[in-house]
Amino acid sequence: MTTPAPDGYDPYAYAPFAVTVDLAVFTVREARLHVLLVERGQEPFRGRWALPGGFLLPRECAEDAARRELAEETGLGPDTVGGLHLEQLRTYTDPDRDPRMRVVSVAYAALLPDLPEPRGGGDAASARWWDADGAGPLAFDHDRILADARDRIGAKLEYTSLATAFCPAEFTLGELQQVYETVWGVELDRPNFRRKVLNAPGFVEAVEGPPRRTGGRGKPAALHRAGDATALHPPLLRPPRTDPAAPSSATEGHDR
Amino acid sequence: MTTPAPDGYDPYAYAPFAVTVDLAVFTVREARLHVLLVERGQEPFRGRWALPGGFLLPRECAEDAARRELAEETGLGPDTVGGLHLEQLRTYTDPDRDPRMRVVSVAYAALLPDLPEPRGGGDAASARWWDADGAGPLAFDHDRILADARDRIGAKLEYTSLATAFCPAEFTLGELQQVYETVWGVELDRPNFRRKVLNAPGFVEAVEGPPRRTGGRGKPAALHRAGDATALHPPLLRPPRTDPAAPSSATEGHDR
DNA sequence: TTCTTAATAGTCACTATGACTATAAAGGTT
DNA sequence: AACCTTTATAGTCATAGTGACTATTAAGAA
Repeated sequence: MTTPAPDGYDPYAYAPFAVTVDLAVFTVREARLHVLLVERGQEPFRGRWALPGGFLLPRECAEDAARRELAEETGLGPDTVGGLHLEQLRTYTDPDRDPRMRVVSVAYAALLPDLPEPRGGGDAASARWWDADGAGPLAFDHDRILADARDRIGAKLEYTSLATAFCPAEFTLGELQQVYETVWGVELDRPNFRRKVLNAPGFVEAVEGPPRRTGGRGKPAALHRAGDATALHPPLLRPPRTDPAAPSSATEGHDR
Repeated sequence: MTTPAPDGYDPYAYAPFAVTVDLAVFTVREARLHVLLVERGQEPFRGRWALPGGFLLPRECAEDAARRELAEETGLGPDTVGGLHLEQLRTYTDPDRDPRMRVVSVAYAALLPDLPEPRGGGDAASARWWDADGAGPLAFDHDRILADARDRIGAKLEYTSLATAFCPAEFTLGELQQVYETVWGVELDRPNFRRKVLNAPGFVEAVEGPPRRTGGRGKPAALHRAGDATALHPPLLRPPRTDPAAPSSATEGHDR
């Protein structure tokens, strides 16, 4: 039996499921990883916070649905959302993940620079950024989705230029380093970080006419923008866990 | 709006979808990557080959469905299939991917050692191994799924011990190297490969009492079995593409 | 025996890296 | 104005990992 339904059968005979997308939208503010959450206004899990998301429209693919929901929750224009990097994480299919009905959910991760006031103007009662560590128990299996999303993002910083998605169009290497340190939860040596970033071709490119960023306390930093590379050669490897007994949060052991 | 359905609504009002799993089951035989395909006996795509797969049962998660289908197609016992490494790849949601109805499909990859006669005894009219390169145009979007699966497997060989899943319980380093060369489509230097494998703690462990494999023409090789590590430190990096103008098969924009 | 094949051991130059030290350029303090 | 603090940037050095090799060993085949 292959993917499609046998012919001539009523589709409803084949266990119809509801299909949704869930989004783990991240940003880095004040050296902390933040995630966009919405408060549930109804049962089940009334009053609990959850990842934004929603149903696929009848003729919509999951990525389009994710962009649509993201625009609704963040109030970002469709142009902004359209160019955004959306990464499909995995799909959650536990039959009991929603107590009311059978729902399978395709999870996506999105990365945003720190926006002035990015909270929602959509249909969510309330939406706000939460410190990703302080995000209490979420509705449904969203704790698990969030953990998976953090694992994936952390891993992809190693061998892709994804980190620049957390930064504004022009940024300093210090800001980029801050992204790495925040997502990985480690401190990095500044000269070494700098050397590695500049040695990875296409990761960042210097902004010309030596303008420099104001505001800070120390020596002004040169500005950079994202280069055209997506893969990093050589990769920026995460320092190995010094912690002796730390069961890594197992991105992908089993479906839940 | 969050993942679950609004309350008190008829679930059928929310665009019911059929949900399936599709499996890219790989093995290495005669230094070629092979994939398990089934022939379609009905329209659409009658006579075309397709990835094995099928519908989720009403109270079954996708991974269970994948194992069930895998057992049906390969004739492997549930015990064998139960211990197998199944990797969720991604989910395909294009509204037009099945011309008859709306079907979203969760794709999995599975790796098997070369089995004596692994072709199906299940409900598929005919199932057989195909050279992964020669697999003609497949039904539905299965060419794309297959390509994505190959990309993912190739990438995971770099930083996980996944390659041992292609090998029998005891294997030589030459056989393991053959797996890497076949999946990556490159030739590797034998002494260097050996050094890297043995330097990655927990990748393989030597089988004791120096038995050696018979049959071959050269010096007998020591036997090894898979170690307990899943992640490789340091990783076994793929040699960089020397090909100047080769648009890498680009799984998913940023992926990998 | 000799040839061929494959496994295994070892060498060597080069690259990337972690851990540093040093200098430069800004604001703040006294 | 003379310092201190802070941050950016430049450079050093020992070491691990790697690619490209050469050499040796142990089997079957000619």
